[in-house]
Amino acid sequence: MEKGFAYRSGNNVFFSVRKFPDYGKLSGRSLDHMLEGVRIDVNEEKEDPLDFALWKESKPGEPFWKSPWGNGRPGWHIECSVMSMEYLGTNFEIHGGGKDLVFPHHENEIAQSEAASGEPFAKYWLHNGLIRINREKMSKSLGNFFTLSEATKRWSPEAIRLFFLSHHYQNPADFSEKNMYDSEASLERIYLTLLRASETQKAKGRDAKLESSIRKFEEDFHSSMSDNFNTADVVGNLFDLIRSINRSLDSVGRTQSATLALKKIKEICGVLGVLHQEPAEYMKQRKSTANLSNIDPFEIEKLIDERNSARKEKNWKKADEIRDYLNSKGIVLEDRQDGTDWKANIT
RNA sequence: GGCGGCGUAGCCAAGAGGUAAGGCAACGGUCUGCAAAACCGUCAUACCCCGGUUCGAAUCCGGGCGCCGCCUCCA
Repeated sequence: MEKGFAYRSGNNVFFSVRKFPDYGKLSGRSLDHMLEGVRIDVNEEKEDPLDFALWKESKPGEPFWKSPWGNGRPGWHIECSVMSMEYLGTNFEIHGGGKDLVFPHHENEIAQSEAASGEPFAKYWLHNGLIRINREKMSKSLGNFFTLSEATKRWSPEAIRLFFLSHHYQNPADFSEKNMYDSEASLERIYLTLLRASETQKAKGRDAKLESSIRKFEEDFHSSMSDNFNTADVVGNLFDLIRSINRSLDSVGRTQSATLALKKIKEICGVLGVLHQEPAEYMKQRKSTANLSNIDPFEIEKLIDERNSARKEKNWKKADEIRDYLNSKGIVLEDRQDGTDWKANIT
């Protein structure tokens, strides 16, 4: 109010958008354009219909705080300006939020903050696209609404993160059973490779090809992230590196380069908040959280032993019967040189 | 109705006037007793549609269509 950006009207305080020349700079709107489409009932107390409240008088029965303008509460954009200035200062690097908040919330936040401080508010604004479910928007009225905690019961939290990372944050992200299945499968493929690479106690020598792939991954990470946080690109590059690791493991064997790859992936993907688990831990967890209907791990191990005996006798019929049976229970077997392992199907 | 944004293969996604990156999936092959995993290979005469500019357009211009967000209060 002292600077003339705001005025008192009754027991309210409003921000005068006309006094702030940059108003509309974030959402790309001009005041005159906005007025054309305005269909709000003009609030008698406002000097201009586009002005917004900084302080509102409380209605009877509402919570309130005491103020020079009477009992009331802060306008609805105030809390964000106050919190960010308290903890980040009058100007800071990045402000995020959903696309739905661009106007008016963020626009008003900028106006009131910059008017008060005289400094630029946030340097960058990241507005994420909204979530869709099976190509429909997620909304309560459509009944396809669910919370994050419900989602984490259905899918692994890490797969959900990977799902979002494989999209550009600005675009809508389309949740679906198929897409989440793919995400879970991708995660497993990655961890399977990391597991191979982590079994490098006796790692010997190095693989120049793999090391150049590692360097490329790291360089690409920086350029992708510098390009408006293109995490989808990073995920693609990660799969390239995963292939390189497998190729190296297949042809050269266990090297210190594989150990290095593991370290780099952990470091870089740690920035993105994924792949923080030990590969062996991940596999163990997949088994323990798998939805094993009508079968327990003990029985699985028993059947695997039985099948391996049959295989030794070249009793392929019996061996295949056991495998088919386990398959019907959602168990997939993997025969390796050092024995047979199992994993649960992704459901 | 107004304003802002988006539309590239089943999915994610690069490209921003010079003849469609990459990843996932799918399919074929190698390996395997057979599988699984892994590896190798294939996979858009085509970029929502219709016009126009240009030697040349996914990229520029005009007009449509579709989708998303916001435009009352609350956060």
